[in-house]
Amino acid sequence: MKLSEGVEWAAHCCSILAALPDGEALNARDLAEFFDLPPGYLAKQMQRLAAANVVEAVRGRSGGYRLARAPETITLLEIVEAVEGAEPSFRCTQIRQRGPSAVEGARYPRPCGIAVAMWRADAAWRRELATVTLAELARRGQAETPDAQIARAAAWFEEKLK
Amino acid sequence: MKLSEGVEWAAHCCSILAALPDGEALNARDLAEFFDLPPGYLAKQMQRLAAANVVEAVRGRSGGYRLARAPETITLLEIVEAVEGAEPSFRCTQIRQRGPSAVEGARYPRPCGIAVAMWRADAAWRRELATVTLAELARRGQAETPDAQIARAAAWFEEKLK
DNA sequence: GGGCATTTACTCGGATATGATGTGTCCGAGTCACGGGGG
DNA sequence: CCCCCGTGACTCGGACACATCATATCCGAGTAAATGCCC
Repeated sequence: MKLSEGVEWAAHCCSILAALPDGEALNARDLAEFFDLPPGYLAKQMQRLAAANVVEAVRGRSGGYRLARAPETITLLEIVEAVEGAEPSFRCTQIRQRGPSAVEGARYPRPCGIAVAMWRADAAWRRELATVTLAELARRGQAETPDAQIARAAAWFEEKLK
Repeated sequence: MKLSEGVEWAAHCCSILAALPDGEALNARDLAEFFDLPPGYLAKQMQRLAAANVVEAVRGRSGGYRLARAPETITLLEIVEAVEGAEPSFRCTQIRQRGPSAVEGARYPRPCGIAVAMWRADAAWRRELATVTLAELARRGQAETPDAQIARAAAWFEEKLK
């Protein structure tokens, strides 16, 4: 079980977008440059975020991406599910109903106990992710970043948004 | 994020082994036949369970696999980690320290806030899995299975263990 | 008949192919800003 | 001077290659049982 690389990128990009002046948008190429990531592939992640209504795509000449909603209303779970998909991590293939001992057409409880346990753990994981809002992430992110980098980043944004 | 198919197989196989008479072992080929699974690949999962000290391999002529410990002391988490690996699902690549705004040699808190949140969720997932013992799974499994199948399975084991 | 060395058949374990999925790249459709011309 | 329209350049969006890991398979190393022989 391994999360896609894009999850980390998406979370950081959303964190950046949350720090942007209201209404301003940043395009995929600039975001990629900011984090030194492959531009095309990051664009794909941003598309997914847009499809999930986490960010909003502004098309046209000075377009880009901006948050679709207030950062207090966006959870980390939404970001993860946007990139990774919302399907549960465990898929029950009902192997207990196969093999030589299986009874054709017998009545089984829909989900087997193993699947139930796995899904319960999956729910706990999602519940935890849902408690974290993008606003908190952005705030913590700023607090954690050295002042020197904050200044350089601000100057960089100034340049790009001009 | 998707769990490997082998997790389901391993859990069901352990559940079967828990129902076996004390000391008896069942080999990979028979287990595969019981669930109608590819024998060679299931064998690999069993090897991992053996390496993680969940099951015990008995080599030689009438060998096979049996539980390494009492089913009450084996958790679903152990089974999952044996197959899937114990590495956390999220890997922080520190992308915030890259790109044009990065400050060489600056002091960063070891893990960024995003990684912390992801790891917290990961811990919740594992905590939930750790609350389920193999004994419970086996008990629920028997309760859920139609009587007719229990009988056929018992006869099948009788044949194989003979 | 009992004990022991040998054979034998059966087991696990790791090295080796194949396929699906994540990763990375590209080009086309769509849209807004800009600039020029007319009123 | 203001408004409108055509042009252009820039954006996102989805279609197209490549790499990596999960899936599936095979054969060799090792072990316990069975067998046959000797005492």
